[in-house]
Amino acid sequence: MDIRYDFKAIEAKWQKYWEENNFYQVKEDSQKPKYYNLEMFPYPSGNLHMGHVRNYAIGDVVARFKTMKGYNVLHPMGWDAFGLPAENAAIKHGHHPAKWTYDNIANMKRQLKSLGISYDWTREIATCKPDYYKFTQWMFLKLYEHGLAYKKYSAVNWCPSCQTVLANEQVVEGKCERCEATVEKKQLEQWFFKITAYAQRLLDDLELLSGWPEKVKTMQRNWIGRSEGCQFSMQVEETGDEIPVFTTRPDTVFGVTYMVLAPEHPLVEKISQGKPQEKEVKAFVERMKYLNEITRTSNETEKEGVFTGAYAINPMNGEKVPIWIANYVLMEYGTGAIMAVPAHDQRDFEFARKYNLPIKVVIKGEDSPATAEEMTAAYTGDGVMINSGSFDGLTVEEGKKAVIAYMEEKGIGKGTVNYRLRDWLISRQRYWGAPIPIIYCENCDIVPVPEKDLPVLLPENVEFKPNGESPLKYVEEFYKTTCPNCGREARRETDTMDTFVCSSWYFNRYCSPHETEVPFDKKAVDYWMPVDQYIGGVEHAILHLMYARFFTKFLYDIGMLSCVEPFTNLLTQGMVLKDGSKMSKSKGNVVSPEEIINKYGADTARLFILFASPPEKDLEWSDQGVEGCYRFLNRVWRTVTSYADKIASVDLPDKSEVFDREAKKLHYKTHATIKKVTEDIEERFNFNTAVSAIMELSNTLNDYAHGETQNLKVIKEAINAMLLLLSPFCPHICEELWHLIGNQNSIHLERWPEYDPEALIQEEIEIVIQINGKVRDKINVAPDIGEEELKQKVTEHPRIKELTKDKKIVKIIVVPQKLVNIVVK
RNA sequence: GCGGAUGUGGCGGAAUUGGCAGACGCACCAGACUUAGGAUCUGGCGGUUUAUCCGUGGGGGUUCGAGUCCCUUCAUCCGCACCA
Repeated sequence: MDIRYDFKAIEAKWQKYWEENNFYQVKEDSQKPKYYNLEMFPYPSGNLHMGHVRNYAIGDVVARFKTMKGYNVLHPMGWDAFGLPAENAAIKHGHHPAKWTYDNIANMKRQLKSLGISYDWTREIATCKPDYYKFTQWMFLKLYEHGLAYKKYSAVNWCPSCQTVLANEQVVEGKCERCEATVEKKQLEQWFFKITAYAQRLLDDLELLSGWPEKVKTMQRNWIGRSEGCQFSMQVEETGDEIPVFTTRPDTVFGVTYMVLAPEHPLVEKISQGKPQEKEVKAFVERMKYLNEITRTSNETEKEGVFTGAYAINPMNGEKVPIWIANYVLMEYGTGAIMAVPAHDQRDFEFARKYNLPIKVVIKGEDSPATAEEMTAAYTGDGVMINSGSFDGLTVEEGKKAVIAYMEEKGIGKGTVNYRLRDWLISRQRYWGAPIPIIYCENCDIVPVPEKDLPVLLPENVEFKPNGESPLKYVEEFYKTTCPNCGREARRETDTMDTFVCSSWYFNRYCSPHETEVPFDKKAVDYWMPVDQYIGGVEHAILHLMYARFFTKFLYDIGMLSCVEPFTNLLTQGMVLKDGSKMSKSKGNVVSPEEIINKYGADTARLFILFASPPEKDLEWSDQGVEGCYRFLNRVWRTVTSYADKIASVDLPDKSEVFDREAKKLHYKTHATIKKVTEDIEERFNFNTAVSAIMELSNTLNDYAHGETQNLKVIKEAINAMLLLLSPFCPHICEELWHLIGNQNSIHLERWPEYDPEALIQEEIEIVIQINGKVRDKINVAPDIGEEELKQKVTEHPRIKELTKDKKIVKIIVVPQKLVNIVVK
């Protein structure tokens, strides 16, 4: 048989065949173990990029491998379809976001299909479709019902150039991600989800995630930012106002020499009123307002502040200390006010030195300075309490507990836990998102839309404002409604939800994507969830993965789910680089997947991406590397087609078969490769080494094919194994060749090959001989050779004898099956 | 500043439990076939003074033996960054 490797025809043929035969459609099946394999769904931006290809190629290998291993594999795909770019396209070019989005989905779906990924397309979802966002709104209502969705005034990011609010994640280093204008703060009324209510569980349950990268868990831990300490109040001397402060160092409370409020603190105006400093305080507060958060809170920014003119009383010792306001205290964290202990806090120390505030040492370490004069920096190490009344002599750890206990006993304060995690701001003044299902009634105030009225449909006929304002505010038939409570005229909420809300529960929807009454069927999620393997970029380490965990815990609490964590195993793939940096239009180093597929085929593109680097590491794109993979597939094609007719009716070797030396070599290699590839995929996800092992098998097979004898049974065995092992990586070419060598059924319905341990038993093994740890020679021996016999053989080996003749053998170390090391003097 | 990761040929990367450093691929070199080769096949390919010695960012250590373990140091990348 001599036909050329026509990848275009082959790939089109099998893609059509798989699609027409619903090849990858799955149903719940209690007879088989389930495996839910999921790749993060894409935003339909228009075209697939290499990062997508990498993500889905990795996922497809896992899905196809697990299927061949006998699992019932759920492998779905969908679209994270709401979002800003669609709306920007509408503003700029006049396309409706819906049309823009659906066109992009169609195009990207076509591209995905051309990659030959084994998705069950009957489960496809798009978050912008009413049948989906109906349930995103349902999620909102449930959270609201449980007191976990609420509204409050809050400062948000405002881009003066785009004339719009931005999500936190769209602010990069204080600047607008798109136009690079400096982002300002603006006060607006916003909807929040109370993720902070789950802070401790989100932190604790990271322990359950042994299948997650440490890096991601660490990032989440930092993001949650738990710290233990205590909260107590300092009383303002004149007005009697209580100002709560949070500290992790209650043991240093006797070292307080001043206190600091954030400039935005609500008591600032009151306590400075009528004071000589009033004007200065007001000017400082005004100035801080106009600084963006990054410059204000950067470590490089010098600490500055002003005295308010007021004093507060330290409840532990009755001492009177001045109240300052300063840039280094943030309203968002803790209580927005601190007790300042310059001797034992570096920030307070710098501030105190700058403004000549007193410094009082209350912790004495072994080599730490005992007086403020000697200090060049705050002392933050271990030690014992001094100058602290009856607490003197306690260690830092004992002191913390003792002071908290004392405060609790006297009713001064209490031990508390503080988190850096803040509630999740989910409202967006945007059109292209799921409308928040809330109605405002003058009579009944805030009224949730009744479940039976869902979905609150996004009106299609809207006009986009060039200034970026949400068009929903101007669509009367949308916002004008009646109150579900009292029936009077009322107004709908015109804000929509953050797209991260849509993606926080989508993995459940895939389990029963056509449900119309509930977001997902309980039986279906109980069968499929949790996701066994989740694969995506590390850029979602915190936001998406934290929100999804939060939603899962909430859905568990209300009895919708039986699992507390959504993703058992997480693989964060590396980026695809070109010339050492991320592919981007501005750098002009973008390689288009479509071009590569046209030039070399999907199998080559997939193979290269899996071969070039282990999945979690960054991958450097190389056109020549792609060529290499293309050549390899051509070699496979030539080898297999040249034997296709010859092996079609040949049997596989049976157990008792006796091979000659060369045939044995190939037989051994076949089984060693099955073992290696299986372990590489199953245990380590080392697809790069799995591919190189298959290449080695191909090389050995070619060597044998060029040799003198031809045992067709062994050749057939090798070809079968090679195609089966390669089929998750390169599904099209393997399918075609599988049929060409005489098989009637799809290779993708075959079971994963198993190696025969007997094939791995060798008559002779090579033993390395070292002298003083340096390799000097190698000998072949029987694998079951005894240690004494081996020692003898080695020492009698001519070359070794020669090299050791004038030396004294001190010791001989034998590593069974591997090496012998002769230690000489 | 804190936390994490990574440093191996000209390049991407192997070395899984402390046991042959450089698998596999790219690039390169030589040869074969050929009217031709950016096709294919064969061979070579860390350095070197080539039966030797050196070599996994640098320095030190443990060990019969270290890319792998320990100490120290440098570089690059990523995340967080006045978190009270």
